[in-house]
Amino acid sequence: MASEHTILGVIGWYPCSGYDIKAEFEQGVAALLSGLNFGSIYPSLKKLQNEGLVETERADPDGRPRKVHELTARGWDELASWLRTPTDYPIPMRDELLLKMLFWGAALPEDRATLIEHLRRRRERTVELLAYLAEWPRDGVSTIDEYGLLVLDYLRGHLEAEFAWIHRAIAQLEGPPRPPARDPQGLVPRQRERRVAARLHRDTNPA
Amino acid sequence: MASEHTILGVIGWYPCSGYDIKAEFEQGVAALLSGLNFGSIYPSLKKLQNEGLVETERADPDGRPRKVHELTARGWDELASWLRTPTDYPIPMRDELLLKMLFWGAALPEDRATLIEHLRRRRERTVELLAYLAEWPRDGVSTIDEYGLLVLDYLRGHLEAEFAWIHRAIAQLEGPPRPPARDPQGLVPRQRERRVAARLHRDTNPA
DNA sequence: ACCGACATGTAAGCGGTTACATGATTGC
DNA sequence: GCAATCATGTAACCGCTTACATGTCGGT
Repeated sequence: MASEHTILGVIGWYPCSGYDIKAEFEQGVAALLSGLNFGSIYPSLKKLQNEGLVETERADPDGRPRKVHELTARGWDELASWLRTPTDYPIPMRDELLLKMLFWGAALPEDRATLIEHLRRRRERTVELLAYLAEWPRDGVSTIDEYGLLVLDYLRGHLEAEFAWIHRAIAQLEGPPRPPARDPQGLVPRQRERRVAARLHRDTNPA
Repeated sequence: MASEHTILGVIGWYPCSGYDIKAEFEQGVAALLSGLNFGSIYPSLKKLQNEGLVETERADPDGRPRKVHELTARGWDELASWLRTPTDYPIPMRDELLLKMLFWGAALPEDRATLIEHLRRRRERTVELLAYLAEWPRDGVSTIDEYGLLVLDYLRGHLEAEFAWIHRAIAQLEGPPRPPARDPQGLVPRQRERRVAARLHRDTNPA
């Protein structure tokens, strides 16, 4: 379960509450890499507490009721141990738009414009995120260590590659459809025939 | 549920069995974007059948027992409708290595080498995938339409950006540690103190 | 007085993964 | 004959998401 280690990681930054942790995954760079919601955070915190990895202190002297969590020695060890563990390569990507594109041959010719719209919407968000990445380090409160800087560098490179690709893709899709690059089995023309046949079958055998 | 639409998408390529679908997500480009296993595939196929989106035919004249699935008219419609639906932007990325890097400040100084190893392992896989992408279209049986070509283009760009970044990151990490780029709250030195304090606390209050 | 932000928690449900169970066929 | 591959399925489990439930504090 990576979510518990993620929580340890955030507490490693500074002693904090469940609400603070949630905030890190809504604002902050962490939100670009992971997501956690209350339904995961509070039960996890309780579990980490029971396992002796974090210690919890009520901290509401004259403010709202609030619990602040800090790592124990075992918590620091567990966090370091997780960091040392090799990770799986992030494949499959689970990028739904790319998956749809892979299947776009099944779409009708007039839906070519829809794909261009999908890409434009995506580009908008990409541009927003690039702007966010450029602004974020200037907010005056964020901490960015050497490693965080490398992560920001990754994100920037990724988003710029994405932006450049969307540009290329839209340019191509705005032109006329191209024949398949390779189709040794004749699947592409057959796909059209199959779709037509299915329609015909429905129209002649109405439900 | 995207997995059922994914299955419709594969059947859209060619009428196929559950086993064939699984193969597409083990070999083939689809494996880079999505993963499906038998535990999802067979129940989904049955459900799609009950909903009238696919039709199933036993096809074992003189070979192994085998069921071949084909889209119905409603199946083609449902697939097209899914393709038209806007997708969520693929954030958070859920890239565990990047997440660990974000927390790497909590690691011990001697674990700097471990991070370099993580990155090297990742680069190896990236290089393998780039080689696979270069070779895959030459296998003589794969179909690549215009849209698939764009997906391959995306993947190549993504992997090349990744490769370049790993190079930069390793180069930097092989040098001496750098001070944080920004730390207005003094979190970085405090983190060290907190870890030391936790250790001290354990050593003076043994379990 | 009220709204929005702060703050903590529970419970149901869902989608996917893992493990298990079975069997036929082809090639060596 | 045996192993690897082809082939289809079921059931338990698990982690995360969603929705719900509750209450406080600060500003207007």
